[in-house]
Amino acid sequence: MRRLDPVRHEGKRREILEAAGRCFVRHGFKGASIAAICTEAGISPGHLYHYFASKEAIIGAMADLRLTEMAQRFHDVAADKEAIPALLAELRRKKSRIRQATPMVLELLIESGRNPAIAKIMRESSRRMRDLLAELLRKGQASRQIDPAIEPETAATILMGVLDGLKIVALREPKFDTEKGLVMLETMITRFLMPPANGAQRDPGIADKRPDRALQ
Amino acid sequence: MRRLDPVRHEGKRREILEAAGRCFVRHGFKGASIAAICTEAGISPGHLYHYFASKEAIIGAMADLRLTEMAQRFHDVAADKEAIPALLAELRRKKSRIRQATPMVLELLIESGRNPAIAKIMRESSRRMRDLLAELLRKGQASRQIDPAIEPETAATILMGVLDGLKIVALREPKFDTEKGLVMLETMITRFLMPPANGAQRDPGIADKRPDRALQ
Amino acid sequence: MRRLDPVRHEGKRREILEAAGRCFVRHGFKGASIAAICTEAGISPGHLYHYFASKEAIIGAMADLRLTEMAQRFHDVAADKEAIPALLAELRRKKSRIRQATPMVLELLIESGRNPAIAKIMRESSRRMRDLLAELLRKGQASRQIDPAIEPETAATILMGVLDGLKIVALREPKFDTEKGLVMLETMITRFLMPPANGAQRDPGIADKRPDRALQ
Amino acid sequence: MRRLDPVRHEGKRREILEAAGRCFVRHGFKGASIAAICTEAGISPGHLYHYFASKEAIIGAMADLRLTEMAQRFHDVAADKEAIPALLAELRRKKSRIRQATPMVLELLIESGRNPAIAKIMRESSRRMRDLLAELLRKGQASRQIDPAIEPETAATILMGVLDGLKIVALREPKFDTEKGLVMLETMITRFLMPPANGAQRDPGIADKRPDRALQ
DNA sequence: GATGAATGAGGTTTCATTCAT
DNA sequence: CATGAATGAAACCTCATTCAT
Repeated sequence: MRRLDPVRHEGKRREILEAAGRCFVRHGFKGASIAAICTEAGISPGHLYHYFASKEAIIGAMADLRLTEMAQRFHDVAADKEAIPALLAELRRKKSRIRQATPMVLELLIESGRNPAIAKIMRESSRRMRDLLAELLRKGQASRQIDPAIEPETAATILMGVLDGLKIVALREPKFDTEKGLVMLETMITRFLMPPANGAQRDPGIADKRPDRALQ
Repeated sequence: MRRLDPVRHEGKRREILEAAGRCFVRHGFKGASIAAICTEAGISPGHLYHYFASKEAIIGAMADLRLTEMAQRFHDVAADKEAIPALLAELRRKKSRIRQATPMVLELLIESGRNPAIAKIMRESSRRMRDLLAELLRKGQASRQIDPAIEPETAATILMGVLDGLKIVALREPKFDTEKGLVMLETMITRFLMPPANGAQRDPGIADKRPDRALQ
Repeated sequence: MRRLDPVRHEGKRREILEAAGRCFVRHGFKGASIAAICTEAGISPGHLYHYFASKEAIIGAMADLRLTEMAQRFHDVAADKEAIPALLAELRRKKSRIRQATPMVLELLIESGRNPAIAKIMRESSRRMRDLLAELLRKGQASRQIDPAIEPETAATILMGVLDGLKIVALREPKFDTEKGLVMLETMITRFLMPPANGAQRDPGIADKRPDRALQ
Repeated sequence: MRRLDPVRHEGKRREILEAAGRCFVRHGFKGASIAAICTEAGISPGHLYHYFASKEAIIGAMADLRLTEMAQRFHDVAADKEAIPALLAELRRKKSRIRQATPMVLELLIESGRNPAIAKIMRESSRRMRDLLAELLRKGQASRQIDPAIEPETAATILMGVLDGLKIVALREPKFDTEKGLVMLETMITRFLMPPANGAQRDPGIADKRPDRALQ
């Protein structure tokens, strides 16, 4: 005579997770108290433990949620676009959400240095995004829109770092004109990825003094 | 009956700050306890309050120290170099220190979103670095090593973001081949900053479909 | 529309009580949680309260069960035997069950010092055992197998204490050679109970310096 | 410039331990709350942790204290007496203290089934008492006051069990006439230990049907 | 009968901070 | 300067119990 309703259960779990998310953004992982999360979620302190075994578990579930949905959305964006436009689209999407979600992802990054469970989740998510991005770059190289000398895996990692850097800019300079910055970042990425001008010999610049290493 | 030897006092303060730094790296701001810091510094809990009024004050002093020394070192590096080489030198220096110092700077960034005192210190430090970098870019433009179409202030901010992004790469993928990544990052920056090839018409790429906006 | 099948009800009650027993042995009365008992019994927390009004009630029922069955089994053993053999038989039975049941009976003893309800149950059970044992001793005295100078009630109490002491030996020294100990205990009881050698004047020993008091 | 005063520290520790002891007797290990112990000791809840790392540690220290002082006192009693008188003296001493200390020792016994640290302490204490008692028995055998057929180690263990059994009697029957019981117990022990009557052939009783096993 | 969601008091422990010495 | 005893609020978590379904 079972009556556990998995849908309701999962729904409540999600609600609590979202409340916890708001608290984490406001106060950080350590700073957000169970009591505060429960108040935010509208439940009693004890009841939270029907859904999560510990605060750690909440943070873990949070990491899973945030990083998975980040990878998923990037996947969606990438699905129906060419390489460079897909990348720039992700950039624009990120900008619009940056104020709210950023601190938590950064905190997950820091936490992953101390919490192996989080580290595992994050490595997995990073790997998925990187593979997707590298695949995108390879497609671009096949269609000659991206410099074939660029090694896709490494470039994917670097580009992810650049996207992350954008988040930090937002923290460092809250009043920064993001639209302006975004356009310039697009330029940077485009110039980085596009193939050298047809036939012409591009000025190699400093890095190109060791072109085999640089682009391989 | 001397009251205080300011030099000794300042020295002890610094020692405590360094001990605190080690604790902060290990456990975060909230996670590092006064007791742990005192143990690490080899003093008693009560005595710590002769040097710092509160834990907040320690974090503040820490922000001051870390961000100031970061700006200062960048200043040193930039002093006697041309624009692009200076930037790349900073990049290389960062790489060597990245494993240890990064989490704390990230934590300061996050803390600054919650703690106005830290935010103030960080904005000041960011401003100094950005101005310096912009000045460098301007010098590069004057000597025709850097694309004159680039707006220095915005580019400086973006470049700082890229440097920060490198830190995150290190957290995301601890086993990442940093040397390879570094070389590729150098390529990216170089291609971004260098002026278009002389006389030749560079393929504008996607972003260049709106070149006036992109390069401001 | 039947309301209740008393047999089924009682059966389930017993099942729960046994599950609770296993938990009590593992974790003690305070340490065993209702949740753990329910898991062990395979029912839901709410449902347990159809059978028992409270945790206290479970402990009470447990005391009833354990102490009653202990008295009952002693009764069975004693039924068809002579005095001393019956006592020794009980001793042997106890030895075989001692590892598992002991801690809970001890815990009931302690609990009875704090919980009047338990104390009442235990006094009743003790009284039954003592009366039975005293009766046995009296029968032994009538058939001249037991020293007539021994006062049956007091001796019964002492003998019960000795049986209990055996439990503690098992706790104190888990590796104790119980067979050896048992044989020696049998010797002790036998020497205590048996009448002085016929006609011979037994060496009174130290205690016998006040024989009237010692043997009452 | 150290100023830690080990004497004061140890004194306070002892005070707390005694307060904890009173609480443990009243409510048991699990039932006695840290808050209650602190109130009883007249300190704040947090301060207790300057002296004990955890509640477990308190129980451990308690076990150490109680069992050590029990062994020590038995040692003192045994020092200047003959075998049987020493044993009976310990018995009398135990009786006078039995109402208060018993439940805690029993609780330590139970706890030792669940807590290896306590178990270790207790085994050590048991071993010391048993060795001392066995030594006493051996001396008694040498001076012909104790039956030489008795194996000292096993008998020592059994006798300790009997002493413990006395504690349980006190719990089982709070109104039991302990003086009467004590005298009878003395008789039992005396009859058990004393050598067979000189020259006379003692009625072997039931156990003596296998005398080689029983007394060896 | 049976479930599991829900409560809220109370458990142990941590911690920044103060203060007498 | 320096210590460590001392505080008390608040942290995380557990648990017996109730109740709608």
